[in-house]
Amino acid sequence: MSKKVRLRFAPSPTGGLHLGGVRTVLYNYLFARQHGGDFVLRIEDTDQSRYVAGAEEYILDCLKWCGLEPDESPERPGAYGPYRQSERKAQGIYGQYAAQLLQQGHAYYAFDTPEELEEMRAKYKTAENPSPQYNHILREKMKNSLTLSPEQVQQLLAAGTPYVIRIRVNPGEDVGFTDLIRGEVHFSTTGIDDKVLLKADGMPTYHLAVVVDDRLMEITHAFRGEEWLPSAPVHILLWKYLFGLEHMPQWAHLPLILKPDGNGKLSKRDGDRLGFPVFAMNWTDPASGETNKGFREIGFLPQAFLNLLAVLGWNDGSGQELFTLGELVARFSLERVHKGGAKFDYDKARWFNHEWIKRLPVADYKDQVRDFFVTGGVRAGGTGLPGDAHLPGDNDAKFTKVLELVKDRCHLLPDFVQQASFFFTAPADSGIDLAAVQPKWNGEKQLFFAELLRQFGFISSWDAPTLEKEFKEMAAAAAIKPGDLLLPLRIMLVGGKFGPGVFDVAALLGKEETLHRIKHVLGLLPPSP
RNA sequence: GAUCUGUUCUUCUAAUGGCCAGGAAACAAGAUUUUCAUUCUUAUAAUAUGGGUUCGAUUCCCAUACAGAUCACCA
Repeated sequence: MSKKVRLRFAPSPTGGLHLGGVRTVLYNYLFARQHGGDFVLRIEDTDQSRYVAGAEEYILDCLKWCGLEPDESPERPGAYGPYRQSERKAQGIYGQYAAQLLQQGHAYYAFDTPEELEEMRAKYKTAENPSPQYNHILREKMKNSLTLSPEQVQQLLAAGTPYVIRIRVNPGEDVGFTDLIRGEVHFSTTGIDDKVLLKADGMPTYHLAVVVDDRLMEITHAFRGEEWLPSAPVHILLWKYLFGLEHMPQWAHLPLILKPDGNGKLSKRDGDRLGFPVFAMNWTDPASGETNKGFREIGFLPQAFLNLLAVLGWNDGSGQELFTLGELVARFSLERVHKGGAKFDYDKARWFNHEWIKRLPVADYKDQVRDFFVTGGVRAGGTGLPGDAHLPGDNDAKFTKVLELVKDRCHLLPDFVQQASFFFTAPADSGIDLAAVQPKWNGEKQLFFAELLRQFGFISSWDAPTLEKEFKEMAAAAAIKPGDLLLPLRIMLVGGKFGPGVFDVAALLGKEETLHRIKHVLGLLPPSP
């Protein structure tokens, strides 16, 4: 019988959820879904000094936006609760395991104060060893239950002296495990220090908590970032002492997402510096008030966001780059996840979004686009008449048609505002590129447009082909090349040298508005001599 | 400094011993669009270095170089 596959994402609620975090969630989610398993969210809030209000809700919202909702979470408890480590601690879950370790001799009390620890590090710091560890050698010189007599220890304990519990690592042993991505990885215990397991406030550190909770929650596979690889041996040791290696989840250490320029891990600072988001959604630090932009707010589609993250360090070998979540669930495999880190490429990220804007029906994202119109200050909608105060989305059919017409030219959602706002509000006089027509403007053209106004007034079936046909016939009659007239017409209707075909624009604008705009710009152009 | 992990075009990557090392992004050129964007076509561009093993190495082994992660009572 094989155990049910269970994976967890275990963030600490200390700030925004960045790219690497979302990718870790994604891979967890994909693997869980692929194997018909469970995906659980566990909040690792054991450090009360770093607790940030709102961070947990934020993480939940991010997962919701991405469509990666957990089967079990603090909000949706399953059979393995509670799902916040602070609450688990309150239930006394971790203390008993620390006690077990103590009893087995795999852990000990340490009474050193933070000052004493600092002193020790300063004292033993050398050029070859810039960060001395509390290990099998140095612990002999410290104040702990290994160096103190049992009576002294009892006395300190009885006196309520603050203490931590440290793991006792014996040197000279080999600790190894099979990483699902990297294969066999080995460490010598000689290089491992006596990590703190239980802090002075009674809270477990990550090392103890992750092992205990993965066991209690029956986690079968644990994926996390590569930065955790160096602490893996401590976790292996804990598994061995506490529960037995045969119950340990299978580990996979995911490659890092690197900054595009230079080297190193991508950080939120890089986003500010290089002008792209690193968080899934806007994150405002409650303490500093500082806001970091999110992919959602900058106009990414969740489908594109997930897609680009999925292929940052993984591919299915077929050359396919565009994947739906469903396809990812079907095709994902850890064997094809890279070992090396990948530099984040924002241009490519934008390309992914462009592809998704094109391939998805407008109905899937028009509400989000509508929000960008509102924040962009484009409020006239409905009929497209100036002064009409409806929001763009109020006339749904027209709005959808407009978006359909311009979606190929949009990389980010706000591009729609730039590309299509003239459909809903006439360009301001200052926004009309008269300079583009003035040099070649003359009396002939003036007359042509005056006539156009008259003729167009008679058209009963106001659609693009009819308008184009009529326009060309008139141009021929006036003996002017259509090309010389198209640009002025575009400027009159659009305001600038951009946008879809002019007749499509005119058709969507409607007769009244089209004629109104032509008349208006005609009045701005210098009268013919 | 120590321990661990990596290294194919500028970037993301394919090819695990055998065709001119393929694709995508970016960039450039051309075509299309009587606008802009899109789209299409074309071009440029890589196996870190040195040794092995082999008939043959991007691929396997060793060394070197370079890069990254970690070294808290943070996760």
